[in-house]
Amino acid sequence: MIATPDRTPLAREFFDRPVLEVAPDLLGRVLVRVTPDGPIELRLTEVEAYDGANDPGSHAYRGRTARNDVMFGPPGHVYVYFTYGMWHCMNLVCGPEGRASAVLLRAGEITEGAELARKRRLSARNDKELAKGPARLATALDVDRALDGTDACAPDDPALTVLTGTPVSPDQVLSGPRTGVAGDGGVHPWRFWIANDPTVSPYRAHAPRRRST
DNA sequence: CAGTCGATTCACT
DNA sequence: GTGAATCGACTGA
Repeated sequence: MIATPDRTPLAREFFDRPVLEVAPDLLGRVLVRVTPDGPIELRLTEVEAYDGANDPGSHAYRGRTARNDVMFGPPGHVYVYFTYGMWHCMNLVCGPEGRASAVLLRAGEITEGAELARKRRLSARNDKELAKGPARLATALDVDRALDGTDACAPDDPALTVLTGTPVSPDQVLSGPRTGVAGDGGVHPWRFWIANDPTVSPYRAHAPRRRST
């Protein structure tokens, strides 16, 4: 029998812990995204931790800028960035305010509103691919820079909320190097995923771009 | 102010 | 497996 997911929103205290503690604890939690067309829900299956100014792989490594401003703010808020000229990726800010750490939401299983997600992910060949990868996840949930800074712990702001869900037991959590992270940032096993879950994205090492001209 | 590159995805060979 | 797509942020001069 399958346990019923707990629909209680996660409190801010949940996110106000070291990012390496929060990241694996997010697996199995449920993200609720309320769009104009209706709600979409996603069960998190893969995440990555980024630890602020100490972490060469983090956007916060070189200090506070207009783009990463939200990372330096209070935990429990959403940091969304735009990359490769086409895609958005979303994070949840962790740790004490000013630490600038965050968890990248890399993949999940759509558990509600799949018909809405399919409309936004026309290239997906099956439902397991709807949110398999960080940019796919953001696309499926209709997340872009407009949601940057959204408080995911505020019940009065339903745009994006994280519910308690059904956390997975620690022996179901695997870890390894982060995907696509360059240089020193790639050495840490700060990617976490649920063992044998079909919605987890494949690992890829960082690929430096070839020179043009 | 020009050059470089990205926490990626997709189409194609 | 390989290369293109596509643009804003950041860097260094």
